[in-house]
Amino acid sequence: MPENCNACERSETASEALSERGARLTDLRRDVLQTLHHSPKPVGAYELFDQLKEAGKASAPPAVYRVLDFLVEQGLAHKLQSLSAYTACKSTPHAHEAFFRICRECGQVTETAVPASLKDVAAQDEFIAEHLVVEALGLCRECQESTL
Amino acid sequence: MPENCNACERSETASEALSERGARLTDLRRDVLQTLHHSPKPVGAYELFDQLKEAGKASAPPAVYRVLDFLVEQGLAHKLQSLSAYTACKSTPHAHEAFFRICRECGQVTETAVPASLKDVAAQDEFIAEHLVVEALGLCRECQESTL
DNA sequence: CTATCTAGGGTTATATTGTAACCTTTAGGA
DNA sequence: TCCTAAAGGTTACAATATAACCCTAGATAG
Ligand SMILES: [Zn+2]
Ligand SMILES: [Zn+2]
Ligand SMILES: [Zn+2]
Ligand SMILES: [Zn+2]
Repeated sequence: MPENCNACERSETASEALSERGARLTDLRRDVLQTLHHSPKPVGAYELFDQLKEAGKASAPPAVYRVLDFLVEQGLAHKLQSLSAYTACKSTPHAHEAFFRICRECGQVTETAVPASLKDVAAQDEFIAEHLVVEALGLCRECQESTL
Repeated sequence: MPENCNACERSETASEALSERGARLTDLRRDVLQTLHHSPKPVGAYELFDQLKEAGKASAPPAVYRVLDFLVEQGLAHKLQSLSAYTACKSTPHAHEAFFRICRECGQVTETAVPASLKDVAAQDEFIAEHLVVEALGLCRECQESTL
């Protein structure tokens, strides 16, 4: 791991937020979180499992899924439903919903806030929206150029 | 099947649209489409498969998945990513994106247009959004009352 | 009319994603 | 030190999805 690694710094920030809340960031959880932060694109649960197993850090799928559930609950990671894959949260770490734009070429994900107008529509007819899934699949600017 | 069944009418409207486009609505496709239209809530692929198999109308999962892919391509059905389940399109039949509100109690799904503001955000930084997944999970008004 | 082509679907096997259930370890507090 | 609860190990399996190949009926060309 490089010295001034942004991914590592983001992992650290996240873990500090955790301990303030009384939640524990164990070795396994830290490993998963750092892997997510270091990956340039979303990572599938089994992909993650294979890597961790290789490194002697995980035993079986349930362990990985438990960690992922934990990280998602804590707002440190997100699950991208359209990919069945996980990505580290790039914004202030707390449970939140976000709008994800996912490039089908390079896998890059950008995370932005869900527009208020969408929440408004969600709340029409007194519907209580407990969870929002908002994802756009497409091509990022860079990949449009390279696909010319 | 009742005489003046809305679900059947909607199925018919959909199939007419299909033939105008030169696509064929085979027996299997019609069966799947009608099942979706008659179900009050989204149906999983295997649930669908089991029903069709019981009725002697389907052989194996690939057949069902092929039909579902076709119906989704043609805009006659949608896949709800958060449920891994399928629902008949309730609006004018043509390929489109929609915002789905899904009740976790009764399973009811309401389909509305994706707000323009969301598309605007999707298109920022020259991102080309080819496909949108917009789903809200929560509680419909009726189910809020019955859960008091 | 016959040969060919193609879309749709049958069939088998397998890949991928996700969980249930139960047991063991370990870190912290009484 | 002993107890407890949270975390993780382990086994087995469920649920979702697809690859690859074959077969048939109906369209199309000659
Ligand atoms: Zn986030
Ligand atoms: Zn890209
Ligand atoms: Zn629709
Ligand atoms: Zn409801």
